[in-house]
Amino acid sequence: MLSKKTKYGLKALTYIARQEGNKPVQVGEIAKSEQIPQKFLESILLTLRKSGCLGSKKGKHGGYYLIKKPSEIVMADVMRVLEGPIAMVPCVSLNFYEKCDDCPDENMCTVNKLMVQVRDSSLKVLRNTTLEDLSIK
Amino acid sequence: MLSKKTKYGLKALTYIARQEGNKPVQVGEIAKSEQIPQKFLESILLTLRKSGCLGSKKGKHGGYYLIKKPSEIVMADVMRVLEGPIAMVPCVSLNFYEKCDDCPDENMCTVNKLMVQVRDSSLKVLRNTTLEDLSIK
DNA sequence: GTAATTCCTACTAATTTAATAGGAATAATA
DNA sequence: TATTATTCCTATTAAATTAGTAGGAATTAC
Repeated sequence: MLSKKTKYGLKALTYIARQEGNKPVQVGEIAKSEQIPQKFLESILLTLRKSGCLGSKKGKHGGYYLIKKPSEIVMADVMRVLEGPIAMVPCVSLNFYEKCDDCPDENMCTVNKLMVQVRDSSLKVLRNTTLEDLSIK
Repeated sequence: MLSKKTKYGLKALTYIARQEGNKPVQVGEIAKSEQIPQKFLESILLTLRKSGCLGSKKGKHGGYYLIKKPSEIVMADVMRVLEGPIAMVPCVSLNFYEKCDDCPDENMCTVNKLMVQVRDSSLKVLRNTTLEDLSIK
């Protein structure tokens, strides 16, 4: 299941992408419009900023804005920042690989074999979808 | 992330499918061989039996056995029994649909749009993979 | 200098997952 | 029939993760 964090993050990115110009959008505005707890959203946008998806401006009239074109913000990257690995098991993850405790031999593991395929199919979608695709109304 | 429950369940099914004949396989044997806590595995196999993937025999020399051919046990079904919905958001689930609390209009929701695609791509794999595919060494 | 905002850290609450405990019911077999 | 080995069932607990809150520091516009 997708965490609320990711869901809220995606909604917020879409909201920002839909704004005209590149003026900073305030957390409060997004929270209100998208029905997201404001403090929670604050922390999510902060994460996105640190990961390089968003820029921010502090102080009065501050807020968040995109620092890349929507067409350059790829869903696979956003998902990794918000949700973590795209693979369903760590032993299949490209960016967050970890060996399983059980499972003496990965290449013999049938769960591994299946999950590689699921990962690849999801990745295909997530790599081919950008924020632009989401924000077109 | 895949739960341990699902992971263990898939391993156990593979183990059973690889046995010769259709003799019942005991939980203890599977647990030992696959390094799964026995009591936990007991409850998992019980779930699989109730869902119609497995049959069981009680008492001495009892155990679990397949009641369908491995080629007829489809991963999409197994995953739904063990892991629940394949979709990452309930509002996109075919078998476990639920409306989102936030989100006034589903058709306008960008998260929904994206997750439909992810679901479809995963489902394609899971519907085309059977226990037979997993259990071939 | 005041008001409005992001930024940061720490904490708490709620939910889900993983596992354990204990024993009832059932079946084989000596 | 007694014993042993197994599945079956319910309840409980422990651990981990997710979701959200609290409070205030830092920064900026006006």
